[in-house]
Amino acid sequence: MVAQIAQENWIDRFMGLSRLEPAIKSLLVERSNVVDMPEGSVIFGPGKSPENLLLLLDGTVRVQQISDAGREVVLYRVHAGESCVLTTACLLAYEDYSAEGIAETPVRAVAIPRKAFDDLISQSEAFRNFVFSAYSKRITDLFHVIDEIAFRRMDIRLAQKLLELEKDGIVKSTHQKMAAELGTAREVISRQLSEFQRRDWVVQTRGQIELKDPASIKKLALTEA
Amino acid sequence: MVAQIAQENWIDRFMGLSRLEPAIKSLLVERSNVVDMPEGSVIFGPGKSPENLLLLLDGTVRVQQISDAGREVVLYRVHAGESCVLTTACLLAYEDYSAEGIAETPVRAVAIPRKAFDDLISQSEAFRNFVFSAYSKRITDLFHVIDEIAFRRMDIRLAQKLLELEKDGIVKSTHQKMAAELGTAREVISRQLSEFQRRDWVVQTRGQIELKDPASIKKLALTEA
DNA sequence: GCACATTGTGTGACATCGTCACTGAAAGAT
DNA sequence: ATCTTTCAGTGACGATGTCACACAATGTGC
Repeated sequence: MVAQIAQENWIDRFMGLSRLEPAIKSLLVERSNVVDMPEGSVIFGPGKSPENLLLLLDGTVRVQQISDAGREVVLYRVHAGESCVLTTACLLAYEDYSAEGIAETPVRAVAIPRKAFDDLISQSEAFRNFVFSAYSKRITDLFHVIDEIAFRRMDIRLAQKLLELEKDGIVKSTHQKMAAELGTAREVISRQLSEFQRRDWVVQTRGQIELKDPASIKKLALTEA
Repeated sequence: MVAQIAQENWIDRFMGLSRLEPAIKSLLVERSNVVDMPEGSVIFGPGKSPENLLLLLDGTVRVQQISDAGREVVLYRVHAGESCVLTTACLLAYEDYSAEGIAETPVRAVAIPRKAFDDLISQSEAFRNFVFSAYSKRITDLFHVIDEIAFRRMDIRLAQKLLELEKDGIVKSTHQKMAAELGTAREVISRQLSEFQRRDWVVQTRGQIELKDPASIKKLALTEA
């Protein structure tokens, strides 16, 4: 029964869906289902186009680009309360992306099948707004990534990323993964982190970075030029 | 009368619209209108959200990001036969972008007002496919831009851009504008072009670059690593 | 025509970042 | 305990970005 209640109440977790017409709400609940996926699952990827539009209830999905040269760049993350709209184009237009989405944590999500998605788009103005707003946010994110990669200094970007990924003062990640986050080479990260460590801002151990002086890191992260 | 015929036949110019249901086609024609805009017009920009979805009949629109630091990067171009879907999010969800769209040439386009767009999305599956496919293409373009900026060598990217912008062997552009195309600094372009000129690949004059040896340029452009 | 401002280009010096070729350290596997 | 795999550190060097200029080409007003 608890599960039942949960299934009917998840809509409130999504800003923009609460405004849905009541009839549409029940249609959405009826024709979707809650799914769980373990950490590390490939949600979608080249040659693995998604069957459903996902609305994340718990966990995060990392969306990354796989370059020709075998290098990776993290494009953005989908968090709880957000939808993975990148996949909608696949749902309706059967397009194939060079990007892939990976569950960074165990993920619980609402899966809306292709047909149901199409019907919802067709029938509800509020749902259309929801989808196009989400699109808009993602595209803005991509604009931001381009800007950062092209013009921002590495040390500033690294400081920002450390704060973004930090949890209880700890960032669990290898230098290689941090490099992928920022679209650069591992050596660059190693050097920058050594410098941060020299300043006693961080303490490094294998596979993890402990933030010792978040205030200073934040100050650098907020540097304008 | 000629204008009348033109107004009814433009649909055929758009791949993906030809499959529209006949009733939808006439609805589209009735509720949209053909507009002309002079070269240099700002189609949309920060604080200037568009009123219409544009389908380009003639000309090209350059979409560029204006960075905080006052620098610009060209994100992509919309050509004849394509639609400026970036604006759809503005149409439905009233979002504001930090990007702007500028007519690079005199532009003739079909303008679909917000309400008509919403109705079309709602009523026609084929139209939905058209819109989401277009979205998909743009997002893929952005992925590509990120990849290029992050990992590709400058000389290769410049060679590609020269071939892309060339017309009758001439690229009409300043070093500054080329820098914006590639998200880099003017000096870098100046140096690379000097090198190309030293190799007798190009001849530079103020505001224009003449391609003397397109074969060699193409060879460089196709370099893998 | 000339003086002037504006815009585009060239260049050297230097800082930052990316690449290559390594080394050695840390954790897991047998 | 040894081996293997994964991570991290480093020096050298080339590529790119930044800064501070000088200078050339074009347009403008007179």
